[in-house]
Amino acid sequence: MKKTVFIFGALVLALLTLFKLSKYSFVSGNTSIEFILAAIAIIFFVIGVMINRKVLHKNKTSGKEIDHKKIKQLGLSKREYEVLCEIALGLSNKEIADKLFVSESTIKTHVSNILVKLDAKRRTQAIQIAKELKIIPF
Amino acid sequence: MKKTVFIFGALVLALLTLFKLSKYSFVSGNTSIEFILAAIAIIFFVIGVMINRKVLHKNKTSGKEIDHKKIKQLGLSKREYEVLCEIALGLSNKEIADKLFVSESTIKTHVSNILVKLDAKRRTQAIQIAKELKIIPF
DNA sequence: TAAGATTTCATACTTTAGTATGAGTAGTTT
DNA sequence: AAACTACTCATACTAAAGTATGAAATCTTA
Repeated sequence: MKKTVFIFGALVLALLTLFKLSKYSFVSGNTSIEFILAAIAIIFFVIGVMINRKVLHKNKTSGKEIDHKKIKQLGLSKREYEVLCEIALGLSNKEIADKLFVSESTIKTHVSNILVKLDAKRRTQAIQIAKELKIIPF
Repeated sequence: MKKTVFIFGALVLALLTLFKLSKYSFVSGNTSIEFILAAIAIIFFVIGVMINRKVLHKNKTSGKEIDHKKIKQLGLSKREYEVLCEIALGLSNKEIADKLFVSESTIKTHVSNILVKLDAKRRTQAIQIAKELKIIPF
């Protein structure tokens, strides 16, 4: 955000300078008017691109950001959320167990708790619900 | 695409007109130079916004549109693709069978074929792979 | 410190998922 | 017509997923 302020500030300054330059050149007649016009055109073109990127970037990230509040509301613990993410990656209970260095029965316990908290009957349904609730990155 | 051509064409024409106007006003001294500068600034600002929107719009839609070619490349049949979508919705084999008015064993056959064609070990992995291949809407 | 939550694990069980095999039907293409 | 593909179904089996219960260790919080 600080970067944005600096960049836009610099652009505004450059603009004002160009406006003053245009008047001086209008009086002196040295600098060509086309150069001033081109410079202003380029600067505002860049500003347009940047503003648009900022706006669309927010829409993009907001659609992908994780709703951490909802995770707590559901009562999902750290470990359970970890397991949920691995499920969404398509791993089996055994694979998750190996990845997190615990036994398969531990994962089964976590999965059962996850299904209850997400009100899902299967792990595939849990994935779908988690996506709708925006608590997993997809 | 046609709209884009028309809009950009109109913008270019407006620009050229402004450039000529700037020269006339330069001679006659009637129109203020600030007006010309402001007009060019606005026009290029709009152009910048529009171009950026076009570019980002392509990235956005391409990230959501289904790659029908890849479905054929994988050899997935109509029915298999239907089943794949239902799997992604979190339905069980029995639920899919009831929804499509066929027996559960039929669904099992389809699922097995899907897993082979997607090179997946489980249905959850099939969902993940299908998402990466952009053949299911998510 | 006591209460509560989290994480871990096991055992036994039921259910669902997935594989392998074979086979019948319908539609399409050669 | 014969070959091919897609869709259907069944049976029998193995593997994975999920449930229920109990229990122990750790960690946090009142």
